[in-house]
Amino acid sequence: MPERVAASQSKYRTAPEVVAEYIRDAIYRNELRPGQQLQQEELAVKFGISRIPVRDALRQLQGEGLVELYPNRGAFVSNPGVEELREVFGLRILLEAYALRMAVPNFTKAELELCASLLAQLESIANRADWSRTDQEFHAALYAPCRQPRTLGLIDNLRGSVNRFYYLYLSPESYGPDCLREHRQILKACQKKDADGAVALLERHLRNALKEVESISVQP
Amino acid sequence: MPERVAASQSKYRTAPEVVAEYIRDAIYRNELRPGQQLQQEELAVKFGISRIPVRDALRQLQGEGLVELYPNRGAFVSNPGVEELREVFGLRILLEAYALRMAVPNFTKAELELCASLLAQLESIANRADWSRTDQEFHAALYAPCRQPRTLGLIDNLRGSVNRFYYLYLSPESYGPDCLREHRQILKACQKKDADGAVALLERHLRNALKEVESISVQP
DNA sequence: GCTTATCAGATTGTATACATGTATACAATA
DNA sequence: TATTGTATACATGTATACAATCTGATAAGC
Repeated sequence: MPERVAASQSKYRTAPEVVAEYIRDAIYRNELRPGQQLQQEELAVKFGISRIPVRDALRQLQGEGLVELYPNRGAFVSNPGVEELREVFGLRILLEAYALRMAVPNFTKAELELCASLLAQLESIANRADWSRTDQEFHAALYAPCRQPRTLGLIDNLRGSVNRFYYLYLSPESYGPDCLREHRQILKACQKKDADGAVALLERHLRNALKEVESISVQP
Repeated sequence: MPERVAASQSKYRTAPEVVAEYIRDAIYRNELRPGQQLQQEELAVKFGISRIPVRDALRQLQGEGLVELYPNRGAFVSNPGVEELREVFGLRILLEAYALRMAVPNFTKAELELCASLLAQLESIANRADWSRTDQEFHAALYAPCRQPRTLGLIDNLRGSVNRFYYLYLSPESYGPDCLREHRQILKACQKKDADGAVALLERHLRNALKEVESISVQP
């Protein structure tokens, strides 16, 4: 069997990877809206390739929960209902709290500085797309020190499949201030190695986010 | 967008589904061993189809974590190391406890009876493959009343990617009695609607399983 | 008027064929 | 002898071509 490293080492990227990344990013940015159909031929000509690698990419994204495939009917950007959003937020609270609790004792100085720098970036961001990406990176940096790749992957998945709803309707003005304050508090607790405090703050942070998403999801 | 039901409604199964299910099952049964290569052509002729739907199936299984794909080199049955096994067991304890706690208050009479019947089946099973499947079904039946499809899917994934190691080396004689006793205790707690008790027993049950897997994983 | 059949058009699913990348064995060299 | 280079065989990646299925609009029936 090949070394596990091989997958990450490969410098040149395969066509399905490129396509998958494009679609994933477009979904995160809400350029592709929930429920929208993804046509194989359209994507194929866009990238100047045939439909086969496009199909591979769509399968991949199905595994990540971003796309739903219906045999003979096509691929659609996943469009979870309020019930599913609640469920995913429940899982996120569970898993992100779990990861953060394990992360807190492991933070290196460099990792704390990375979080601080991402937080500083967030303070000065106006447009929605950049906010979304940086917010994602900040949270990823918070959990990374738990050193559990599979756990981090799961969290990334869950965040990816619901966060776009958070960014879709809310303007930075409306959620920015509260969100930033919560981020600052969480980071401060991490710096003090206060795992219980950090986890409690994170849970409140996520519950607030869920409330926002629920309020916009009922009347779209 | 098609109704969500459509996916489960489709009575006739597509070729990739059939192939994926075969491979999945073979991995669960340890007919396909960790690290073993899966060749497209071989699978294609086995099912009398071309390599395209086989590739689809492999992509799907990659998403489920059962198979790892290396570009231009092939597909291999995933072969997690002890570190990863520990990590997955940690996630299992977290998620299965979460699901069981939500499930306990929801159990219907029929659901309790299903658990009891699966447990009875387990008592009288000798061969390893049947034990594995029924054990899986018993646990699934325990968590099902939480009524959270995505959570149940995640648990199924995690169980699938590590349980084969549990069944691989241990004989029913060695782990059967303890395991059965623990199952009986958990079910009894569910019948008494004792969520805390059931969760505590389940966590001990899983920690025992992890210990077994660790002890066999270090000297394979 | 409403429901059910029917039939193009479009889209996906799959087979075949070819291109590209990888692994093994063997020869050449230090 | 060990190491590097090369040739060959083999497996995977992708394009093209064709078959199967779905969608939507129109027409027939009640």
